[in-house]
Amino acid sequence: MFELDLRSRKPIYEQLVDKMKELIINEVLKPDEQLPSVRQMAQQLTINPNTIQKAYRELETQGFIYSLKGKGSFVKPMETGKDVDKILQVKQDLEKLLHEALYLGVSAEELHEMVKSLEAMKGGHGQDDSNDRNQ
Amino acid sequence: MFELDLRSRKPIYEQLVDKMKELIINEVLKPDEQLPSVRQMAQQLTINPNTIQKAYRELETQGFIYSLKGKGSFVKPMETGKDVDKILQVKQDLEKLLHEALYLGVSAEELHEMVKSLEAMKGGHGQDDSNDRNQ
Amino acid sequence: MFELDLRSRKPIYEQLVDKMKELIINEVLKPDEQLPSVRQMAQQLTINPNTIQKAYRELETQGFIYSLKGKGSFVKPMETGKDVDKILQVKQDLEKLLHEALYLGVSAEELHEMVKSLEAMKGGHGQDDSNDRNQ
Amino acid sequence: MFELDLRSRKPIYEQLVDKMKELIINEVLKPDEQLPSVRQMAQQLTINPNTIQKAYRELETQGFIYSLKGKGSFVKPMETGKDVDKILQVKQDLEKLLHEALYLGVSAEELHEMVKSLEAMKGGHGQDDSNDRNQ
DNA sequence: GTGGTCTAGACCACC
DNA sequence: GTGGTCTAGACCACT
Repeated sequence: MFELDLRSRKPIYEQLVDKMKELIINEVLKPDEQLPSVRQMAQQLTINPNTIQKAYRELETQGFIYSLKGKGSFVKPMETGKDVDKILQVKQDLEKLLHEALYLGVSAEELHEMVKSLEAMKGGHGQDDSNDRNQ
Repeated sequence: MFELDLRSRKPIYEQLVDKMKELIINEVLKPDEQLPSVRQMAQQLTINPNTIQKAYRELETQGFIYSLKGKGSFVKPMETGKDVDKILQVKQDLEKLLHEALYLGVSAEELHEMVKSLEAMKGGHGQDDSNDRNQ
Repeated sequence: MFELDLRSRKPIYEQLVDKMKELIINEVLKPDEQLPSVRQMAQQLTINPNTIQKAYRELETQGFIYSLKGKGSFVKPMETGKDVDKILQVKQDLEKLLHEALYLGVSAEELHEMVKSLEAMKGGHGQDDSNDRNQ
Repeated sequence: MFELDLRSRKPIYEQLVDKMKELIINEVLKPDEQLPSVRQMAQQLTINPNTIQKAYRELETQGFIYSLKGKGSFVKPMETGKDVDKILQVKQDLEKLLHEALYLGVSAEELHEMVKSLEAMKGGHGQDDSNDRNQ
């Protein structure tokens, strides 16, 4: 399901959170779909169940999944445009990064292209890019 | 000059690096402009000189400043488009964030607007947005 | 384990970095092998732990080792041929040195021999040559 | 005549030494040819004469030039194969670098090619490669 | 004055 | 136990 880098400086649970977010964002995991149980996941990835737990908890507080006692964890359907705080955060982060990109010499055209192509494939599958920068 | 959060989980020197990078990217600090000396900065922020040094050194290895023994530290002028690795990294990070923004309901138009306005004010001053998310 | 020259103009931590790099390149230290802990090394060399840390950190940013909080530091396995920048650097340095060697009267045959014998013993142990020239 | 990087961590006089060595090795500067006087050079590069002096002194101790009181400095003709110490040093440095190159995944064939092409153009002009690695 | 190295010792988070 | 951050203070080389 995933490829985790056990040697990365980024904690494993954070890597897990990122990967799961990607799957949810790219709608590989559909709204209200049930996630693998903590134990299943732990076994499959040969990783400590506590680590999985931590990742799930983080995903819940970030609003990407919800958990029902005794039933399991599920993908939380997005209420488009309602999550003001998160949107604000993402926008701030984006501004910072876009600024840096421009500073580094990336052209505005290129950035527009990125937006376009990403929008086009919205709902499709994302590619696996292992980002290790914010470790 | 800065506001540092001494209680944050993000190390002080990292906060410093981020702030300085912003100032450089937004060209508040101009190319070849001299930075406050390690000791000045330490005094002003009531922080140990070693911590400032660590930040300056990190900025140097990241290619944002250069230091001359006995003279001081200075903003390194960008060689536009030459820094292949950094550009690649930023692009990967951008893709991820743009994807997330679209998922959250930010419209493509809005993203295009962001690029435009940032490009317009390229060379101008940026606003101070204190991002402490990845702490 | 090492011989460090505390009087050399080359900083101790840099000497350490160089020695460690040699051990890693010569595969005396195998991939994913655990390095002596910061404190162990400090005690053994009667050197301040901070100095060891600085060396380890430098090795990490140079991509030769990776460190896991609470676990230790380890030799980073090379992803052969992936490190474009470093390869370019080494090639430039090599060209310079080869040029100088030819100028000094070293025959091309001799240089070919060096390459051959080094390639033959690839994976074997290298000899310790303490180069202190650029100090 | 040269391009010096005043921002580099490598001292200016060292950069000068390197550039001069290149010119001598590539026989752009012929044996027994007179070098520009310290004052000329200082004026041309708008650099302190003391810095030039230091570079010339270094070149002399390294055996690349000789100075005659009241006359000037000149390129020292190489006595091919006689400079045992320097040859040994270069060989050791080469071994280290070749080892590193192989470790990074550069093929032995490629290294042989480098030797061949350099030997072919022996006596020709070298290309300007700004190496900042051993600062 | 400047950046840079080093030591000594404290503290934290993670495992 | 581990790596990592931070402080306090000393010393060096270079301008």
